[in-house]
Amino acid sequence: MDVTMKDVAKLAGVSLSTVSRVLNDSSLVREETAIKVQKAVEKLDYQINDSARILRTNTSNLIGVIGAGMERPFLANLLKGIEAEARERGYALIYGDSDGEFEKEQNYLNIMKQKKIDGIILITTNYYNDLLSIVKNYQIPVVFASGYISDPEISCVTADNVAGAYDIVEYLCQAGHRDIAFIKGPDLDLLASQERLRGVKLALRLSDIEYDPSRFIEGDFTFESGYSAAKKIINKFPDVTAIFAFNDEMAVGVIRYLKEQNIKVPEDISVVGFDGIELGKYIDPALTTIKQSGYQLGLKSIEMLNKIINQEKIEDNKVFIPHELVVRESTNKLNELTTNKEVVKNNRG
Amino acid sequence: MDVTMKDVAKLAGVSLSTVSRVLNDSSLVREETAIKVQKAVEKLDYQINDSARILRTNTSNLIGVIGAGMERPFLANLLKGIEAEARERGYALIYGDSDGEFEKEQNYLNIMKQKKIDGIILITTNYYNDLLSIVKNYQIPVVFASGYISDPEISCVTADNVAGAYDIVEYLCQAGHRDIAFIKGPDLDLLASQERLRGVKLALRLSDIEYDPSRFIEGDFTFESGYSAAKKIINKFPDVTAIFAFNDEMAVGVIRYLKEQNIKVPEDISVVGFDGIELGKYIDPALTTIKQSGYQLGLKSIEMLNKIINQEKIEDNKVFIPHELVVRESTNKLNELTTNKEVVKNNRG
DNA sequence: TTGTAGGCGTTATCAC
DNA sequence: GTGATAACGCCTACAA
Repeated sequence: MDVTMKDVAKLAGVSLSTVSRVLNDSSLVREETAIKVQKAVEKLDYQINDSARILRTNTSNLIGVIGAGMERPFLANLLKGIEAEARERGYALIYGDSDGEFEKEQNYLNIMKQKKIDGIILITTNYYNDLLSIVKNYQIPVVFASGYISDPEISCVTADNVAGAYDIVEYLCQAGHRDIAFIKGPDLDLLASQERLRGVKLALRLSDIEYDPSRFIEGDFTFESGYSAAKKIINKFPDVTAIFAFNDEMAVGVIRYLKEQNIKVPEDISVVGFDGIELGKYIDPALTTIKQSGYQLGLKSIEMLNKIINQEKIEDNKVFIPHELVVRESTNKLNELTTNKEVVKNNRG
Repeated sequence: MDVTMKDVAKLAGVSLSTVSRVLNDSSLVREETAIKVQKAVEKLDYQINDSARILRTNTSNLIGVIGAGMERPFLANLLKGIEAEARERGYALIYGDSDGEFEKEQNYLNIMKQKKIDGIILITTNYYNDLLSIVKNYQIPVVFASGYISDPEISCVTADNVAGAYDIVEYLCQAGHRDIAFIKGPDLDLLASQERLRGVKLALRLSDIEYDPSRFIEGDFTFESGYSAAKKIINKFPDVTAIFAFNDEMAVGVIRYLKEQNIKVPEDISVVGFDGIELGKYIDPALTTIKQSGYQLGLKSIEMLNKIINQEKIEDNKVFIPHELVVRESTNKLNELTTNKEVVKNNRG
C-alpha cells in the first residue's frame, strides 16, 4: 500500500490532524512542528490520496473538457491554451472527445459528474442545447468555447464569428468581387458555422448582393471537403471571382483544386479562409483570412470558468476574443495585379 | 448533496450491499430485486461517487497522458487515437502538457499518482530517462509512445523511425541525389529525431556518401523552423539537390522558402518530409514523405497499456506501427522530368 | 497549538 | 440472497 498521512504522522511523532494542517498550510501550527512534518513527508515521499480528499471535501480541482474534432489546428491550439491556463490555476484536465455524437457527450458528462469535476468546458457545436439542459440540471459550472450561446444563464467565450465573416466578405466586396461562392461548415454545426453564415448574409445585403443559397456548399472543415467543394463550385458557377471557405483547411483544399485546374489564385479567383492557423502563412499563395487565437480562447475560457467556480462576480458572461483580417497573397482587387504584402487590417478586441 | 447509494437503497427497500451488488452486476442477486434497484437508480438519476469507489478499490479507470507540443498534427491525431481507444475500453483520460520541461513532467506525474491512475502514456522526448526512473519507482504501468526505449522493462509503441528515415534517404539516393541537406528536430529530442538521424546515417553509408554533420540543421518541427533552416541551407550549400526535413511541417516551410527564392521544387531541389500528415497531399507540390498513422499509434499504445494493467501476457513490449514511403510531387530523379503520380512503395509493418 | 473522533460514499467480509 | 459492519484516507469540529 501507499504511504498515508498516518505513516507521516507516526514518523513525525504527531497526530493525523497536525499533518493535515501542515499539508493544508493551516496557520495554526508551530513552525517547528511544521518542519518536522515536512521532513517526514519528504522522507517518505508522501503523496496525498486525492480520492480521499475529494470524497471528504467534494471538490476535485478537476476540469472536464468535452470537444470534437480537436485535431483541427485551431482546436488543438484551443486545447493547448485550456491546458496551460488550467495548470496555471491548479486544475488538472480530464478530456473527452464526443465525435460530435450526443450519446458520447452525455456519457462523458456523466463520467465527469461522477468524478466530481469542479467545472466543464464544452467545445461541441451540434447538440449543445441538449447538453445545456443536462449541465444545468447537474448544476456544474460551465463555459462554452465554441460559439455564442444566447441563454443568459450560460457563459461563453468565442470569437465574434458574425463580425469576422462580415469583415472578410466586406473586404471581398470592396475589392470588387460580387460573384462569390462559399463553403460552409457542416449543417449540423449550429454555432460557428451558422454564425459565420449570418455574417456573410449581412455583408452581402449591405453590398447589395443577392443571397443565393445554392452558392453555399456544405463542407466539414477538412482539407478534403474544401477540395471537393471547390470542384462543385467551379462546375456550377464558372464565373465566380472569389471563394470564402469557412475555415483555413478548406481554403487550402480549394487552392489545391484550383491549381490542378490551372486556375490562378488570386489572378483568376481570390480565396479566403477563417481562423488564421499558422499554415496559412506557408502555403502558396499565402492565405488571406480572419485570424483569431485558439490559445487565447482556451485561456480566457478557463479564466471565466475559474471565476464561476469561485463564485466571483462576472461583469459579462459573453466574452469575445479579438479577431483581425489578415490580407496575404490569396486575394486581390478585381482586375488588378496581386500585391504580396501582408497587411493587418481591422484589429478589433 | 448528491444522491447516494443510501437513497437508492431506501427507495428500493433493500440494503446498501444489495444496491452495490446490483450496480456491480453481481450474479448472486434475485432478478426481481435487481429490477427494483434499477428502477430506483433511474428514478433518482443516481450517479456513483467515483472518489469513494476509488478510495475503496484503489483502481480508477483513469489513464494519464503526458505530452508536449501536442498541437502538431501528427501528435493531435495520436491523442485522438489514444482517447478513442481509451474510451472504448472504459478508461477516462487525464491529460497534461509538459512543454518539454522536466519539472512539469514530474509535476504531472505526481498529480496523476495522487489520482490513482491505472496507467500512463508518455509522449515526451527530452527527459524520458529521468521520467522512467520516477515511473518505475511509482510502480505505475507505463507505455511510451514517442520512440524506441531500449530498457527491457519498459513498453513502447512507435513508428520505426530508423527504418523510415533510412527508406526515404535510400529513395533519394537511388534517384541520384548525393548532395542532400537535412533538418533535424531539436537536439533535446532524444527519441524520434535521434532515431531518424541514425536512419539517415545508415542510408548515407550504404550509398557511399560521406556523413557531414554541418549539413544537419537543427529545427523544432514547426513550419517556421523549416523555413529558416532552408534559408541557411541555401546560403551554405547552394548546390544541394535534395532536402530532408525530419517532419512534414518543416518540409512545408522549406518549400515556401524555396518558392520565394524562385527555386523550383522538385526540378531544382527535391524536398521530403516525415509523418505523412494530411496537409502533405494539398500543398503544391504535394509532399513526398514517410507516412505513419498517429491515430493508430495511439490506439496501439492504449491496447498495450491495457494489457499491462490487466497483467495479461505480452508477446513483445516493443511494438512498431507500419510506415510507408509515399512518393508525391516534391521529388524527382536527378536530371529528369517530374512525375506527378502518387505511388506507394515499401509498405512495411 | 495539538489531539480525538466522526463521517464522506463505496466495497468487501462476515453472518444470517 | 440479503443485510450489518468495518474499512479505504482524509478533513474538521470539538475537546484538551
